[in-house]
Amino acid sequence: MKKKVVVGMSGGVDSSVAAYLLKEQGYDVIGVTMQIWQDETEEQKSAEGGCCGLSAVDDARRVAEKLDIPYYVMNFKDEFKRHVIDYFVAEYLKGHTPNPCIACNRYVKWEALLKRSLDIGADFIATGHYARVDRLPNGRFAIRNSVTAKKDQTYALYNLTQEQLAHTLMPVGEYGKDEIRQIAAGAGLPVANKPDSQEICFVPDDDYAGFIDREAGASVPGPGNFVDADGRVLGRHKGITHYTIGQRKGLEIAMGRRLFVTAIRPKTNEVVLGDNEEVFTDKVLCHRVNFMSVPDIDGPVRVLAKIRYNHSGEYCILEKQKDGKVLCTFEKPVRASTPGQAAVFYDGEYVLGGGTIL
RNA sequence: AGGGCUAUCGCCAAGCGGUAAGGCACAGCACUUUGACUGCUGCAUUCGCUGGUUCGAAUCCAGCUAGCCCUG
Repeated sequence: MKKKVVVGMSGGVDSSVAAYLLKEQGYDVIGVTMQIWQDETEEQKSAEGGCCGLSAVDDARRVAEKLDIPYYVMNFKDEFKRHVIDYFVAEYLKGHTPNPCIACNRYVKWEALLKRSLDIGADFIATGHYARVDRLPNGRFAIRNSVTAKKDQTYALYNLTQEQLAHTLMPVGEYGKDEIRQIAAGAGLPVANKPDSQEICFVPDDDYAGFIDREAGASVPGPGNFVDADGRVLGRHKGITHYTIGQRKGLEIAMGRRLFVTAIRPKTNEVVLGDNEEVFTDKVLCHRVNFMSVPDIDGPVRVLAKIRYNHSGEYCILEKQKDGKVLCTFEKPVRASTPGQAAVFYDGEYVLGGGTIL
């Protein structure tokens, strides 16, 4: 009997080709688009293409028809609101800089969608991520780099559990972006030339602070002081939700030299500014660590770590602390280690694990 | 209401008679499938105001205005 797989279809090229490839490979494919944010009444604004707009549904449906596979739209708004939006807002209010895509993957795509997929008798879920899933000799499942280093999305997937990975297929990871588009064109998929999506799907105008204002209203901290490392007041800021570590643009403060955000202090509502050199560090502490290619670490381990999604990576030594946190000591200082962002550890081509930066 | 100093792009600041540097900020674009970073491009026909000298002034002179400092 053919294995059944639910493909999360965003309406984009990648997930469309994922569905196509799996069907070619003999799976019993079901297409599903997750309704996670847009209200049916305001989908127009995502016409340019977000991951969850109505145009996305239209595109996904057309692809499903073309592939002759069953297609459904499932509502995950509650889960998305709770695990992604609320988390996103709460993190910013704490002066952190969250990565909503990681939370969405972990809790919405690979928890809610997987559960419902298993409930309807599926064996796997699949997505259009540029990554692969392998089972290692030690029996564990691990995310593996896409065949093309150019297009790699493993960073946002470090937080998946073994159980989730055991039911995951990522066929797109075997190809490069150009190949995927060629496959899409060759298969006659109507989305072959659709541009890649860019910003966070639920903040299409890219105005994070404005979004947080609308979501959190009065609880959003207002203007406060810009200070230097010595506590001297340099000026006024618009509210800590407008800033992230390492940021230079948008400070609207002219000190004659480039200034960068070196720290955010929610307690005193201060944003600390300093020179670029001050934003480098060789120590990064992580909590909520998820191990993937190994069950755990005991002694020090040398890995390549990325501290943001498009970081090229830097080698560091991992050491587990008594409290379960993991300390990364980098061989070369890294720039702008930012609380709320993820540090993802790589052992060769495989994701060893990752955690949230403190 | 005595004396001195200063007034150049949003901020800082070159210029010292020959036809407005630069930095910061800001904007746009590129890069980027979280926020950032980075790169590129743009950004005063005009130098507090009004006159004068000069072939020619932001640069010299006079008056005015504003701010700062000192003395009463």
